[in-house]
Amino acid sequence: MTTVTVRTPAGWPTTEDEARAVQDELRARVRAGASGPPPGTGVVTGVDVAYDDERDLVAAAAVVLDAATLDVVAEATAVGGVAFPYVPGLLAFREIPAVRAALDALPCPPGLVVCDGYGLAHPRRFGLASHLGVLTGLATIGVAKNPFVFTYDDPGAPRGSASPLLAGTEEVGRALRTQDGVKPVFVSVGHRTDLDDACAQVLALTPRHRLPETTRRADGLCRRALQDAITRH
DNA sequence: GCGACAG
DNA sequence: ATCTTGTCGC
Repeated sequence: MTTVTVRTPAGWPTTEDEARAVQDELRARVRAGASGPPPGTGVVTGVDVAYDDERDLVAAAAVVLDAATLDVVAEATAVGGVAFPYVPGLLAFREIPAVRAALDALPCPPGLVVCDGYGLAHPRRFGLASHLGVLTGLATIGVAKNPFVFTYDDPGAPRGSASPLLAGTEEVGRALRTQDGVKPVFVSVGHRTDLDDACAQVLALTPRHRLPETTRRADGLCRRALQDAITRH
């Protein structure tokens, strides 16, 4: 498994105003429409990030799974300094440098990338998943554990039930029940996909847990990478 | 003006 | 995200 060091890109935004301006400019580059292989086909990659703000440390992981078997095909991690503080609506500026480094360190193409957080379901319609997709050209979707600033009606109890995630009357994503009677996850389009495909992909990744197997694997790996980095120093 | 707010 | 023990259940 490969581990690399994260470098914050030159020109990376420093202020909130600057970051919002970047979102407003890049937003137009999002491409809609399903583009990749059908759910359960090819490979799918989970990415996640863990932090130790006290030590100014960030660790990201990218885990590639066989979409049919959900077996791990490849993994990579990246460790470095924190690029941006957490500000609701600006999560991408905190997570993307580390996530990109981990993706770049993979020995194979990632296929569809599943992000922790939102894509088009965002105050300016340009969340983490969309931002990562535009910068890399990869197909991405966002899967969040909380509804953020949006509203929704509770979906039916059976796994597979869904209801619109709403910004006023606009459907920006979907509340999707991935396990019978368990709190839904919140799915939105990132880049080069559509909402129906994104939800179908998520259901294929959740045969037995609320969260996609991709995010579960990536979460575990980035936490281990962070602990390793702390222990080594 | 005040609070809420992905991770 | 992170701080944090045990506990109930498949």
